Amino acid sequence: MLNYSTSEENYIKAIFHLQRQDGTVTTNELANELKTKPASVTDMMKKLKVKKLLHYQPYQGFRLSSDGNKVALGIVRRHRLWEFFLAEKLKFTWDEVHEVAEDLEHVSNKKLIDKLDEFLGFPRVDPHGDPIPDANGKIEISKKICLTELPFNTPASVSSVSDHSSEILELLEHKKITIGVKLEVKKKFEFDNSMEVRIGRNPAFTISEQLAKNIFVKYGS
Amino acid sequence: MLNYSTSEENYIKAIFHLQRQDGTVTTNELANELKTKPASVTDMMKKLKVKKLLHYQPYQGFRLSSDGNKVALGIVRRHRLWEFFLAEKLKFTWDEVHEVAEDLEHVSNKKLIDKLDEFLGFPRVDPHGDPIPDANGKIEISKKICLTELPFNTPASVSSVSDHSSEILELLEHKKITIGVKLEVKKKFEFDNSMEVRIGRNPAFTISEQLAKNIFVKYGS
DNA sequence: ATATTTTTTTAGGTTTGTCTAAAAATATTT
DNA sequence: AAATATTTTTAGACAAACCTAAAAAAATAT
Repeated sequence: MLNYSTSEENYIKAIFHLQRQDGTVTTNELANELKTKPASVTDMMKKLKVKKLLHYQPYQGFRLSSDGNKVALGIVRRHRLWEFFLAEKLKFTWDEVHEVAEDLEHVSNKKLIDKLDEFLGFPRVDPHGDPIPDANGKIEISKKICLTELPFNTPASVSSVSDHSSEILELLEHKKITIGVKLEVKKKFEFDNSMEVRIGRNPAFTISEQLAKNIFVKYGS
Repeated sequence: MLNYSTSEENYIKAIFHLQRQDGTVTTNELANELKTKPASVTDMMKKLKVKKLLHYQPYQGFRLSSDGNKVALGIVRRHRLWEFFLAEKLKFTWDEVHEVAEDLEHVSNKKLIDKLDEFLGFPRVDPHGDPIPDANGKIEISKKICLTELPFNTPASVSSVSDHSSEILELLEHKKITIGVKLEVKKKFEFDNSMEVRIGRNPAFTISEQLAKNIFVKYGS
């Protein structure tokens, strides 16, 4: 596999993540995401098209090609493995890992990453619960739902949290909600959409709609 | 401390290492070391002079300033900590670590490096026996001598090896010579300058002049 | 001391990735 | 459907880091 510049990798990764929501990505979305100018995006899109990493016709938005997708999965793999390493081995807190991993992810030595993976015990999810692609780029897409959609009294386990800020981390730590924790929804209040949640046999507690919207769960234990 | 580009860091590091031998570094030496052209070196020297990282008058060669030295020690610290990590934790062999560390060393997040240092148990030397600067840039300069200079029957321990190739590694592994091993020189042969060396109470064995020249030792156990 | 060789610097050009300002294409209103 | 607004692209510049070829300075040889 060829090597790409840090800049190219950042564009590819951004398209990969924005695609998840949309399917196709626009110039402005990408400029906004990367804190750059639309003109710079157009320049880079032309380059990536020549390298066959994306499908792009002027004014039509863009989508990663299958080659582009493979490259993106490699970057995501590196990013999430480093995040896991930083949290697990170096004891960084949740909200600190992303920034450091942004730099480490661009060191693209296959042997390094595969040995790191092995050293870490082949983790399947990063500290936020997002899945880590394996050495072949295979990624577990678990059908997870938002906590707001979980029916009453249905066992589920927390699989990821979409906000990665230190503020949400503080709240989650206080409420002892971590990735993998099993919980059930006991009650919902129409007034403010807050809900009562119970972990194991402990007393139920309240969480706000705002928090619930950022928590994703898988059915079952 | 300010941030420098990968390219700037590579120049600073190269000057740091070449200075050890010479005191002052020339344009051609640096171009040769970095596999670049003399004209490119001159360009960069002007930039680094403006940034007050080195002393430089046209045609006079260059030396790092004290600021430049601090920056260099930071780079060397990162490089050697990553080398230690790669060898110790990821089980890379000796000759593989350098290349990977060349990339990792440019991720210059102070907290990352200090936490890595702690995780590794504050190692004092890298896998080749070269000293690792501490968080304040302090580096242990042990008075080590070449094995060819070691008098007969004088206990000494291997402190570093100057060649980092896989070929020398193979030979050293076969002869069970590793960093820290205690040995004595028992005999030398004028004919080819080969010598007999003994480790502990094991039978003495022969090593060539070529090998001895690359092994450095400290007096005592 | 002068001529020759070597080293270093300057001058000018290239590529990558960015930018601003203007033009062109597309979307939205009226 | 025409006018207006928004989005996207093009045109032209700029900085970083490199290059080649030529000029200048320093070192070496005669």
